[in-house]
Amino acid sequence: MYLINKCYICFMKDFFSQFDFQSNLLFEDLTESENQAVQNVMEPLVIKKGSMLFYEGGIPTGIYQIKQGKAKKFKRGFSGEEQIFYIYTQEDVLGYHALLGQERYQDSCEALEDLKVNFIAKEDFLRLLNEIPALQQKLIKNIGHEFGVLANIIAVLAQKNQNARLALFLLLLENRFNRNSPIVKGIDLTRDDLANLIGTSPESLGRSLKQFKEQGYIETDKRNIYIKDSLQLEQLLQVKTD
Amino acid sequence: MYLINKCYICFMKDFFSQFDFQSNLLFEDLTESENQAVQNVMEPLVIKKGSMLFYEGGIPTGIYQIKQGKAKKFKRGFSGEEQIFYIYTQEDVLGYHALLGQERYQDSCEALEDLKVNFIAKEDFLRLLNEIPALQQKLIKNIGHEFGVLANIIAVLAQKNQNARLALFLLLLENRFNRNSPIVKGIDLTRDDLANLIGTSPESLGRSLKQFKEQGYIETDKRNIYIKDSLQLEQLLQVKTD
DNA sequence: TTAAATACATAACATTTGTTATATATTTGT
DNA sequence: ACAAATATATAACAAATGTTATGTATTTAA
Repeated sequence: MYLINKCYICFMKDFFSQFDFQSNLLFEDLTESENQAVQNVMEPLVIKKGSMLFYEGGIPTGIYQIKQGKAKKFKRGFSGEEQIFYIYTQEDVLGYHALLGQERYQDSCEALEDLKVNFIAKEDFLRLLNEIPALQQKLIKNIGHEFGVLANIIAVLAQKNQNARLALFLLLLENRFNRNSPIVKGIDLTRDDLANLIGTSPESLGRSLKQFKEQGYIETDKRNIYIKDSLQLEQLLQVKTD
Repeated sequence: MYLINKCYICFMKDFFSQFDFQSNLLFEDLTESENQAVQNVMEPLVIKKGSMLFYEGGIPTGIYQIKQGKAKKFKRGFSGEEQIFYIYTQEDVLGYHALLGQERYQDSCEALEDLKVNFIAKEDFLRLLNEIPALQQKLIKNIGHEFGVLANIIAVLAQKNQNARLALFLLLLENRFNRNSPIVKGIDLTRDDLANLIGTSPESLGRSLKQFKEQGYIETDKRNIYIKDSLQLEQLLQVKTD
């Protein structure tokens, strides 16, 4: 890799952030009273696996912060096939784009497992934005950052071959899923969802996973994927073409 | 296609807008006096082919509206290769993301030919946003729309094969380049840029172009590409996989 | 708990795309 | 206008990915 010396970890952290919406940091840096104001309008909800948090074309009612579980954000192409472009997890905040722009949702979001979320109703959230200018500023900043993330994903899909894409997303997802937890959880997505995310078919994904297992890069248990040699996976990212 | 009857044109217009930033409409719907305020702070500039309007990581100084010529917006992947994700043309406004979020540029923009632009300095533009709330609202709305465009591009790159991607981008670009002009101009990009945009190599792009010519879908003159049978190209979009 | 449904693994073959190489055309700078 | 540099076209072969098919494992619902 580029920097194998002292700041390798910093480098990877910075690297991951290029592909991470970082919407889990949205409510950080608030004062005690601001934070209290946010907490006050949060309504805990449970959302069943397979339910939609929101639909493309739907009218926004509020925003969500995930407290437990995972959700996929996707859009349907013009031929109707679903394309996942982000997997949200614990602490991530979502649904604010449409709200800020006072428009309809541009995409859909579905619970991948039973979800615990905190919901903030539209009016409450808009009021918070008025009361806490720093929050509004941070939100707009983050949308800019997310824009860059999507552009980076475009570059990866257009330029990298399947093994490189898989290696990248495995590293990203493990990093994201284990953000706040010391115990390594593994990557637990259906093969269909993972294939959809990296832009290939489940059969072809299976072929790549098999190669990775044979090389000792990963291990699997049921559908769970555990990274065993992240350095080798990172090497794969250097592969040039598609 | 889906709707071959009376609203086919409306359908295609709507279809194209899913892939178009529509930043040419940003200064529409202003009152006479608002428009005058905008015109007053615009400074006409000429930018040479190959020059950068801005750089990834650079500090924003203002925004641009292109009055003549084309520019490419791109980002470098982590291995350094350029990935074009948008081609701007006449009337398009660009450079406002970083400004609004008070952050650095997330991407780079380069003139593809000699450009005539109108420049609005940062302070002037921020003042305009304050004076014209409708403009600020429209801007935020448009960023939301652009977000959806990038997601759609991701879906295309991940799901469509090369011929379908080429067909789509040819249709999009012709539509965009001939937006305000009755005379058909053809698509005039280097093979490298076009290949980069659709996510393939120039050699492979050449193969697809040859096929399209043999089928009578397009004609070429020098590097210029003219669409001859847009219906057949639209058929290609229906092709499922990559 | 069991049967049905769904998800997963794998292989063989077809197709698409990448790569390398060479020749021709076009543009640029003097 | 000319030479040099750059861009384009094309072909043959290699590699990657899509597709179809079949069997096994796992999950779900009764």
